[in-house]
Amino acid sequence: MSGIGDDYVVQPVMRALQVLEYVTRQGRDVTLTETVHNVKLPKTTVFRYLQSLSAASFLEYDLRHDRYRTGPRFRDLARVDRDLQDLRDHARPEMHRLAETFCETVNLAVRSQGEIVYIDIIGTGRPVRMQARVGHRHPVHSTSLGKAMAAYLPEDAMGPICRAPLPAMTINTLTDERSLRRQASNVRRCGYAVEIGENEDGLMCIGVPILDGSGYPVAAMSLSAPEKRLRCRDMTAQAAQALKDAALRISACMGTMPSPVTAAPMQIGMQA
Amino acid sequence: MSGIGDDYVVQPVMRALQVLEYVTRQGRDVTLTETVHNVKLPKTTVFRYLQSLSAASFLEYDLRHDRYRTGPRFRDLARVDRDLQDLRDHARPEMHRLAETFCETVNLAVRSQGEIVYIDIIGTGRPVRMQARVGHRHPVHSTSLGKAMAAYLPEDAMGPICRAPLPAMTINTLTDERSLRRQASNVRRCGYAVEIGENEDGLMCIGVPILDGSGYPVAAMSLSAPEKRLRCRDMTAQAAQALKDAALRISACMGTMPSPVTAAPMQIGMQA
DNA sequence: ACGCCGGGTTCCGCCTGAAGGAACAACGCG
DNA sequence: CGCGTTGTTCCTTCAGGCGGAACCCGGCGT
Repeated sequence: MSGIGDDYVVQPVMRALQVLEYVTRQGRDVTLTETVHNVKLPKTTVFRYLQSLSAASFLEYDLRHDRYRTGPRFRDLARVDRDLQDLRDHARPEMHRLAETFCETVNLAVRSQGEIVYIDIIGTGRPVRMQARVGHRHPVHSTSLGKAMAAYLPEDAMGPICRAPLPAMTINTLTDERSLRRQASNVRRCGYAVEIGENEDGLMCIGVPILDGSGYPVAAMSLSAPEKRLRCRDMTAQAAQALKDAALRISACMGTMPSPVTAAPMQIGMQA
Repeated sequence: MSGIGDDYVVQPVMRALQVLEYVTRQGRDVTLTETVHNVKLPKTTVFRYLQSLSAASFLEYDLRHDRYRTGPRFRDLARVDRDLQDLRDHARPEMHRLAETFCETVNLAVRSQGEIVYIDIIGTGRPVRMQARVGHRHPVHSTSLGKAMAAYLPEDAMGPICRAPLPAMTINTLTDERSLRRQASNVRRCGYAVEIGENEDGLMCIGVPILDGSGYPVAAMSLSAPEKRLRCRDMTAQAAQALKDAALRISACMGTMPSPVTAAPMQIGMQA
């Protein structure tokens, strides 16, 4: 099919999605032939798609009854997406309020592969910003965001972070496990983390964790500003408190299910 | 790649899913090149997958910033799946209890394309059953399940059902809009629907709706048995009450979000 | 202003590997 | 004990997926 001009669309993908959609919408185990009848595609083709989708765990194959159903990877992905979306949606207004109150940049980040990734940033109008951008990564140990999360991580996740290389981003970066751990216990006591020029010279951050129902740090939020502006005791305490309050409100409206630590990345094939 | 013996796996499908997964797990808008760096595939290929996934609305393309993010169709599907799963999980124990109490078959069904579809059935041990099977369909108007749901449907969904052909499954089947509507208002008054030999001779059903937070009938549950066993007044009332109670409990623990009526089926391609 | 650069899109020829008809096998049912 | 239904495998064909490379475009630095 397809004469000229159709987009850059790959048919197998489209059709497989169609099959995925059909199966999932049924909400019950379906058979090959039933699927064939409903998505108008030849049997062999549907068979292959069902197999492929199952191999990727987007579907699950019930060998016992020869049926297919929605698979764990799909569910997992759906959940991750929902959680992340929830997070951003609930964090946004709080971040705006903070940014406005303090007139400084507010960051939202999650952990991923031993680093933190910015997933949202509310900047101030001001020009002077050697600021991160959404999607950028930074080490855990050199940012208040990372430290805020790390402090609430179980030991088995904390250990690898401390023992990894630990690059020095600036002269102030703490690179030894000892100081890091001391800081962590400090964070647990105060409920927030501070970082002064450890990630970038002249820049200071105050970060707080966002915990899920089970106390796991799913994300962190921080206020960042030039060191000079934030340095004074009073300012720091004030900002920290505001951040903590906001984080608490965000935590409160997020799914309270204990988020199972995200599974391993998908395998693409399985040749012998 | 792939010599012999690999399974019936279609590569484009696997790889596109990989791309989908990557994008979704980021929880933020991603660019083509970023994706290319992370899933190890050639640029052109990833581009095509992103396009395809976007065409299917599993992703969404932000033209303004040239970024991709999770799409509405994926979200919709995820939600449907979750709701359905919730439904079954919560309904199961109640159904078992009912089946045990009354020693009769208990059915769970949803509406789909103007018919009802059985999504779960708890049979009794007894042999004599001209019972439906999971996945089977029946008309709305000839089953207590259908009637229970129809009674709580808004008029614009009710109308089409009443005016459609309305096949007579047995001599008892009501096939005129008038009676159907009268029954519906009855159901609304009592909270349950009864059907006696209207779908299958000698078989009687009592059905109750399962409503979501906004009062929309997302499913229905019924007790079905040979007419003679269920006929007596007392029995019917008793069963109806038990069903209503159970349905209420199920409704209570399900997502209370007003489920947006499921969108139109996915288009597969878009040739000129 | 200009040219470089990085990122997105398009082109094109190769050839894989997806497609799908048909044969085959495995049940389950009568 | 066969028939029908459903799942699996085989095989041939050739569409169309692939991916390198060229191209385009907008932003940035000089």
